[in-house]
Amino acid sequence: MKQQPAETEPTPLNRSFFDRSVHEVAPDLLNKVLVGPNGSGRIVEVEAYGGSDDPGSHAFRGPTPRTELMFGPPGFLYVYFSYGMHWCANVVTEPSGSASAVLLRALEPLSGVSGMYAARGRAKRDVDLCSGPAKLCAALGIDGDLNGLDLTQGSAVVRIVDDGVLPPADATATTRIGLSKGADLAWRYVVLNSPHLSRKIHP
DNA sequence: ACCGGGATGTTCT
DNA sequence: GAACATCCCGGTG
Repeated sequence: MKQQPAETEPTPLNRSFFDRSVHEVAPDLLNKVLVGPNGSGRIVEVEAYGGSDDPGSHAFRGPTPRTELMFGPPGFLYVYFSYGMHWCANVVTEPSGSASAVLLRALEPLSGVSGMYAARGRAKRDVDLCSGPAKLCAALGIDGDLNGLDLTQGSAVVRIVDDGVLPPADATATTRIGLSKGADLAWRYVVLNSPHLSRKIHP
C-alpha cells in the first residue's frame, strides 16, 4: 500500500502564518486545504482586502459593527452576508489595528463531495460546487454562525491545513471581481489552469 | 458563447 | 434609499 511522504501531520495553520501582510498571506493560502463542517477543498483562488488605500475593502471607512473583526487579531474567520442571500468567508490577517482580510473565492473539492452536492442543490458537476465565494460557503456549510471563529485551534470546525502541497510557483495576480471601487487593483490570486476558478483568467 | 435581469435583505448614508 | 466582495436562469446569436 502506498504511503504519503509523512513529513508533517496536517495541522491547522498557526497564528503567525496570518500575522503578516495580507499580500504575503493571500498567495501563501493557495494550495492549502480549507476544512469545514461538510468537507474540505484545496484553495485555488483568493482576494486580498485591506489597508487605508483600498476603497474596495469593507474596512475602508473605519470600523463598524460588521467589520470590527477585520481590525482585530489575525487568524479568525470573518463571514458576511452578501446580496441578501449568500454567505462569504474571509480570513483575518495582520496585527490588531491593521484591518485586512483574505476572501476565500474558490476551492477544488477534496472530501465530502456528496455532502457538497446535497448542500448545493442544482450543481451538476464538481467544478460547480466551490467555484465562487458563496458557493464554497454553501458547499462546506459555512454561515454567519461561524463568524469570529478562531481558525488556529485544532478542534475548530473550520480550519486551514497544510498537507505539504506548496503554493504554486506561478501564482498569478489579477484584478478582483465584482467591485465598483478598487477594481483596478490586481489583488486576486489564483492557481493558474485550475478548472475550479470562479472565472477564467482573461489573457 | 455572451448578455441581461431578478432574487433578497443587511449595512451604512 | 442606495449600494452591495453573488448566483442562477432564460434570452439571443
